[in-house]
Amino acid sequence: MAAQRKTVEEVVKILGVTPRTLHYYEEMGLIPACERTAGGHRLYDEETMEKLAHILRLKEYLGYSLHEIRTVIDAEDELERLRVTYHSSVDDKERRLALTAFSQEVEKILATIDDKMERLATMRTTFAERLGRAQDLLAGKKV
Amino acid sequence: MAAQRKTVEEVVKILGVTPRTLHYYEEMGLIPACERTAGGHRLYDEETMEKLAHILRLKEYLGYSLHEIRTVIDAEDELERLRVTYHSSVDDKERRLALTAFSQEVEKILATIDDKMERLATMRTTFAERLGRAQDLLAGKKV
DNA sequence: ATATCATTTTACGTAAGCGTAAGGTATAGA
DNA sequence: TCTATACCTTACGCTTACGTAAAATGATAT
Repeated sequence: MAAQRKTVEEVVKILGVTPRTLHYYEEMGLIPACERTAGGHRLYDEETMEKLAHILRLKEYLGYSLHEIRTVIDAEDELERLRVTYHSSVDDKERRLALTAFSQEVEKILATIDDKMERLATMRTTFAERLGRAQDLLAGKKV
Repeated sequence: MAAQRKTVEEVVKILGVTPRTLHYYEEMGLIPACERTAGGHRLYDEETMEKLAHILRLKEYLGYSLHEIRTVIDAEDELERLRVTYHSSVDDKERRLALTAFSQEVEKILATIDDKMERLATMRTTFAERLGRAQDLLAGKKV
């Protein structure tokens, strides 16, 4: 059961991006250079697909720039790198540093999310009220 | 008690934008050409301040482009225009059209907000879990 | 009155995030 | 094998949303 690799065509269909975007993210180092066919066509594995989805969420829902996203990804990658390497006491200091950096990044993200959710809730209330009034008027109610 | 007019300096301090942004929004027709001093310096009234805050919210928290924001504002302005004009039965058809257009815009916005809030909630959970695990590791817990 | 700082218009510049065209190669289906 | 797409790299182009510089004028404090 070899992991399913996806062609560019499949990826763009699933994620709603263009090939150019995939190339660009690869150029920027946001995703690793992926596997290729004998002829040089790209094949995306599941891990990269998840990274892409992760990037697109950070971009779309948190409004992060690709630069900010790289900062996040770097912290995540560093943590992962240390997770899979040999766990010696020598690594330990480095590991705590990575964990701390990662935690700080995630805390920033959580703060951003909380702030956004709060603002969105306020806006929702405001717009819902305005919609209600407009619909009352449409229904012919005296207001 | 004449309404307080604000200078550019005050506006940029309050809203956290630059003078260029104010000029640009005026150029784009997002805000009306405001009052001037005898010498031509701009003075912003409260109504425009609120419009600006409105624009910045749509931009920052919904990620709307200035073009999309204009669509929203146009619907709002059209509604307001009809609200303050003479309410004849001749206006009535036009008025219902404006109300419908406005309602549709607001419904779109509400859908956007609900979608965003849902996605943010999901992301929050994911990141909170990851933060928890990182902090457990930092605390020396076996995981 | 004068120095200082804020603001004006005009207009070219810029960064991010891709779009797009060109010219050539791969892959898949009949 | 042939044909129709899909994909490759390279590289210049483009849009949005302002930034920034210049040269002149207005506002304000002393």
